[in-house]
Amino acid sequence: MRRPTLADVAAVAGVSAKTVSNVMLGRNGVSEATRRAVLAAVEQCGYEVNLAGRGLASGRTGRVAVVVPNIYQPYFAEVAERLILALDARGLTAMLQIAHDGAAEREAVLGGRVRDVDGVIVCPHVAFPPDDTAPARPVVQLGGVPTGRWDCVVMGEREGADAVTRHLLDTGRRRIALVWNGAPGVRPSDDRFAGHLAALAAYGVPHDPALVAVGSDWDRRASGYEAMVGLLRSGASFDAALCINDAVAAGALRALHRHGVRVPEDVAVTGFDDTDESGFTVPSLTSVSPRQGEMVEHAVAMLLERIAGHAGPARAVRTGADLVPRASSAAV
Amino acid sequence: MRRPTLADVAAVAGVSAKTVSNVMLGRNGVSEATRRAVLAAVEQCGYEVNLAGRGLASGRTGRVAVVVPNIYQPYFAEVAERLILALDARGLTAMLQIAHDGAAEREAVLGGRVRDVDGVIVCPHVAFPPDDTAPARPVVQLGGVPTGRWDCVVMGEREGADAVTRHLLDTGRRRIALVWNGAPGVRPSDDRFAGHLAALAAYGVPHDPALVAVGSDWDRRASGYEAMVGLLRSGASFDAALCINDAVAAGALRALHRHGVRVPEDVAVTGFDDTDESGFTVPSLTSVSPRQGEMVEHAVAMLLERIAGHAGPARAVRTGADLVPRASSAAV
DNA sequence: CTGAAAGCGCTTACAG
DNA sequence: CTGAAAGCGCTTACAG
Repeated sequence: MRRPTLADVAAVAGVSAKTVSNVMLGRNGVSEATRRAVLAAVEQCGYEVNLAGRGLASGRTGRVAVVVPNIYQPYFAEVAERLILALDARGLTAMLQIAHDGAAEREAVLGGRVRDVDGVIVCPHVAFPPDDTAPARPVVQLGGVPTGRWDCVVMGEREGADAVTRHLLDTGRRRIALVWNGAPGVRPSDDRFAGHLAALAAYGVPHDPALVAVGSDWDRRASGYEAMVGLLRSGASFDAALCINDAVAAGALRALHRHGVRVPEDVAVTGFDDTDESGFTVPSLTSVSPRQGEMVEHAVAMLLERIAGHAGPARAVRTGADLVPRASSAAV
Repeated sequence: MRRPTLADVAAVAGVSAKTVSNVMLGRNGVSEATRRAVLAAVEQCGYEVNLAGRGLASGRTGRVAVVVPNIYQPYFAEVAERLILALDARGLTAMLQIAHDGAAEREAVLGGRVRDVDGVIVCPHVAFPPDDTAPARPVVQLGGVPTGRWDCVVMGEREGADAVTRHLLDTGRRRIALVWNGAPGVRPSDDRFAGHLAALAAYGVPHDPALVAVGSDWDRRASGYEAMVGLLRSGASFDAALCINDAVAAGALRALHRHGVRVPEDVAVTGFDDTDESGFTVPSLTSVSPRQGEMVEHAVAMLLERIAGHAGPARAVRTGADLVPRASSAAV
């Protein structure tokens, strides 16, 4: 059977196609009686609007691209799931895109295919490459470093790192190793690092560069494992390991276990993101919750405003972060 | 600036719109000289085909719905990521849909919105509800119980459960508890269960229903934790726990640790899915790899055939499963 | 091997 | 508050 069209519904309801369209779009200025007749006809025909037709006529697609580096990392999986559901609740369909590297990410945000969506929400890799190309559609960035080129939700990087560092200092740790994301061999310069330094300074504890393990591909458990093995082999002495995320911390926990280092007795370990896994490692993992629900709501709200036509300068909304202490950093 | 259209490109190339269309679609029957001229014009204009226009004219959308129960479970996240990339490699865009319950899943596969995609790949909940509605678009099911209503890739449920059970028996375990997915209180009837029973029978070891913990919402670590606590409290004695998936096994590991039960000395634990996490639990987790790459390739290939018009009866492709032994089930 | 016309199913100004 | 016409950007038969 042929799929019913607007014209079919209009014929059944005894009105013009435009009136049916007005009802489908929820426009006001339709008499209640007409509205009811149209809705009945829609029901009777089993009509569903054809998005290709609507898209062509209106220029709107009803779709939003959601770009994440991967979804094997629980953090991104959780954010992606929240974004999909939040967009869905507003009648928009998410097009989840996996951008494994910076080039794929750039293409997903600035490339030609972007014209087939109404807007883009991107969770960027460490740093979004500077660029002079203007995006074809509104873009909102979730996390990462704000660019000034588009709206951005900035998570509580600094506050979170500050809080977890203070927590370690408060519980007696003094030599805190960092397992960090960034260009290898380069001293980190991000907000989390700044928060960490600020907390150290407030306690009068010096920062030791020998205790920093930096790598650009450290977003898997295996990476954390390798980084921790490297730290242990370096002979550096430390009583805490502040890890860039939970996945890396899980790998670090395993490496410490393997080498007979006790957690938290010998070394405290902390993560970031407060993923589900953090409650189930052995020992359970102290982490920082970035208030994902809040971030997602802000991102979706800003994108909708842009799609609706808001044209002001790029905005930056900042959210907080909450320390979630668990066994891996208990005082000893 | 206005987005360039087919007509713009045609004007620049000095041909008709149809010829440009033929080139864009890779149709043969275009002279090499014309093809080159068109491609140059495309480049010059920065032309990208408008999917709404193509969709309306051709009836094809270039999109495939990928329906999964969630992506917080690493297994589904990994399958979804593989599907997205596999479809992308064939020029199709995935529309990832999260169907948290059976009703949402039914809507995603059989509902009206399905007309906006060319086909559907669904990773179903435990059992897809029987139904007499015909899907509006080709459907391929990945995992779960084949329905006979559409193409299905059946994972090595039986082989996997058989292999892991034999492994436990071979390493001296005799009282194997099951932490299983299913209707609460109902004896499981799925293929994995059958595989488990077959292995037990082959070794002449009786199955003890008192060692089966069944629940319908057991797909999170917390569920495995609770299930294992329940088993321990029941006073049942067991020397192994065969868990329905890695997430549940991770929760079970934690519960055993909490209660002072040693793994693998007192109890062996095994999971299913061979997720990344299984290599990093303490102790590392024996699991079963369902050969996800193979499954995804089969699913995408079958869907493409259907979209291309293949109309034969529902097919079922079976894949294998591989035991991945780790420390949690070491012989003692 | 290429063209001119029609039409996919909607919405958008323009009328009234 | 509603209608008739035009058009969004493409592909599909139909010609030649």
